[in-house]
Amino acid sequence: MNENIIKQFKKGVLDIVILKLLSQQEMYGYELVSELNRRGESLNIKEGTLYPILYRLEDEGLVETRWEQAASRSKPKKYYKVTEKGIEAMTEAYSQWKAIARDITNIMEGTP
Amino acid sequence: MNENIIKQFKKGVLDIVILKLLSQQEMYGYELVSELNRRGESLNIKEGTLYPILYRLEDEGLVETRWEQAASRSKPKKYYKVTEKGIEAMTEAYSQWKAIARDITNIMEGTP
DNA sequence: ACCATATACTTTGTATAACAAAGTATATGG
DNA sequence: CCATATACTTTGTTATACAAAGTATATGGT
Repeated sequence: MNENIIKQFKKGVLDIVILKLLSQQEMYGYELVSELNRRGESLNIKEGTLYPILYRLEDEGLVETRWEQAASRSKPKKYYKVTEKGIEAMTEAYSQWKAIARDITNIMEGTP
Repeated sequence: MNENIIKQFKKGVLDIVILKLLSQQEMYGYELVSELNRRGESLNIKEGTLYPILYRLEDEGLVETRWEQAASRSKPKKYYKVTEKGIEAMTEAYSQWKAIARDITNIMEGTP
């Protein structure tokens, strides 16, 4: 139980925070990485972590993509936004997470 | 992202709640299962989940075991208690979890 | 006494996720 | 011109929760 415990703690929760950020603003992958790193130091992720998550969310129909070319002859970027289904999945999953977080807090903090 | 998301949310956190419960009271495995199921519905686990965790925690020196025979000719039970090292690991890991939980809450609840 | 159920522990195999590490390609600033 | 940043992708590794099954003893009800 070293620092790789952090890797375990992140499992599953990255999905919901990514969906949340994408529900507030359409973003492309690389942008999401920096946004996540800015928003919470403990949720830092690398590209090799984010992109597979995005592909999975897309396969599940929770996000939609769109290639956009900023300027002509510039390299297009792949923009992600959340679908209706994605909002529902995120809401449901977050509710589950809150229940677990509450139980953990109860056990760790008090009521022995 | 179905109900198996719950399985992901549990990753890592079971360690810390198990260590916490064992720090409050020495227990044997089967007892821990029912205690956990009683304490937080969302943290329900089966024996096949708990025992491997206990073996791992023991390998890491975070818990110690002791076989105790309740009555003569009764089947002995394997009691677990936390070591000093276990307390430290739990405290550290819980602190990490709180940091992540805080970041998640910030992203999910507010400050857009 | 019998037997279904509960207790208690163990093992095997599976699915999934985060990550490291590397690669590809374009854009940009000094 | 070229090192660095941007942007996306892929492969292989490791760790964990879980289902499912098995073993063995204990116990309560009829």
